[in-house]
Amino acid sequence: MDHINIVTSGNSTAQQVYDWLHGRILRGELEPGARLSETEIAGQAGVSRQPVREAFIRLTATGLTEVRPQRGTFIGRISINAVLSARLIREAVESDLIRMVSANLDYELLARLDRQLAAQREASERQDVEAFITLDDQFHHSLAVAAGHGDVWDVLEGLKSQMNRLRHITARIFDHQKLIEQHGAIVQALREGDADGAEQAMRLHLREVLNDLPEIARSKPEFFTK
Amino acid sequence: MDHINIVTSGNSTAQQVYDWLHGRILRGELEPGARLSETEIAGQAGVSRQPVREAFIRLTATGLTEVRPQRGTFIGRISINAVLSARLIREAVESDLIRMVSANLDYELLARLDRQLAAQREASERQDVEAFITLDDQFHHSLAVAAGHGDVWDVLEGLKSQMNRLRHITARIFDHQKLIEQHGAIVQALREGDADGAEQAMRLHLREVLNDLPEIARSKPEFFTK
DNA sequence: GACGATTGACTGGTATGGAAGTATGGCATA
DNA sequence: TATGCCATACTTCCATACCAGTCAATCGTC
Repeated sequence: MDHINIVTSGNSTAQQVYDWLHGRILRGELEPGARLSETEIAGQAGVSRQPVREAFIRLTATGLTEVRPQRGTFIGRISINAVLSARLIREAVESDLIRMVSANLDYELLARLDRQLAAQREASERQDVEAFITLDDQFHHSLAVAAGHGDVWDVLEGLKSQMNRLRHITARIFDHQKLIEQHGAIVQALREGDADGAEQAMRLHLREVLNDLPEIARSKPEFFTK
Repeated sequence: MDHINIVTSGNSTAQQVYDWLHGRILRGELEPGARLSETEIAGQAGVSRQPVREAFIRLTATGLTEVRPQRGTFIGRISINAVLSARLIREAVESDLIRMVSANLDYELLARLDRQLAAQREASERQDVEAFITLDDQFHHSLAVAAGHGDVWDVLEGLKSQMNRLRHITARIFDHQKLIEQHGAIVQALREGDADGAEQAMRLHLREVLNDLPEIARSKPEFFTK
């Protein structure tokens, strides 16, 4: 969606502008380094500069934009360090969570995970990147909930935002087939009651997820910052 | 510091107001549930509502305040779930980090950690809560840096903000002696090259750090939210 | 005295204007 | 032709005014 339609009931104007810009940034429609201005966005949205300014302040607070006085507001470049830190944190946390899942295995969960894997395969076959990203997140969320720590997923999801931008910007590079196989290996280890195996499969999965990062950074250096 | 002095050079007015309010919230001077208004803070700071509004938007983006239209801006209650999630994430991540430290032990680090422990004892003896919190954070930061992942500490520090509010609000309850002993056990396991022991000591430390949370929540229920 | 309606004060949200700083283009001069 | 200066347009930041909604106090009626 590259246009915005402001409605005067429900969410505030500033919230609507934030949601619009936030979605466009995460989907890679507003590329890292691109320049916006309050006046320009206000014109597009048919509102005053004020709520646009407020949306910018919020986006800046989450690291997605950078305001340079007198110059403009720039879409934040993807921080390689932030992506790497998020990966390391996810590996540590999700390997603890998978051990908790294994210790209290619910067979209905296995059936649900199998259904999710099937949906992932289908999304991959029709090359629906958006759906695949959503299903991937859903898989990990299900595991966090099964571990009794659904709230932790909210935190991890926040950390993933730069990673999700990366995936949208470079949609073709990620090997969805391999990700699905790795998800499958995690589920299989759970099925066999192999807690160590499940942890190792999760660690492998989250370690490999960034194998292509150096290549990506080389192909689009202007999108990245340390 | 309960007053603010706005200077017209250097940081923007909105930034100064944000820093002032942010510090007061973290130190517990503005208690959870307390009500502020743009008009009131603008009056105190001698500026228009506009930069105050901007500071509120930023504070709200970080979860420290909540804006209720027509009603006021309220200092956020401490989310028990957020504190618990942060603890779980810290345990997972810092146990991975301590294994990395142990695998590449630098003896100069041990000397530095010993010095930090001595400083913690001293701060505890003179009951300097502020200094103790700073030194506690420094200890953990040193370990993250030693593991080669100083950036990860920045993320963990962000997660700790609710925990740090808790510590300021309930300064007397945390047993600093026990925390220092636990830090000491971590350093000793490192000295002995015992990676498993270091991980277990770190897990125990980060697991016990919230033992008093139920009691605290009972004694001041109005400060907390789920 | 109790209840409901009205009024005024207060709140956040938005629009508009002015100030200060930055960047670019045009014109004059060497 | 190249360089420097000036004017203009653009930017964000802050101040002020207006609007709609909320709440508490007061007044009128039963």
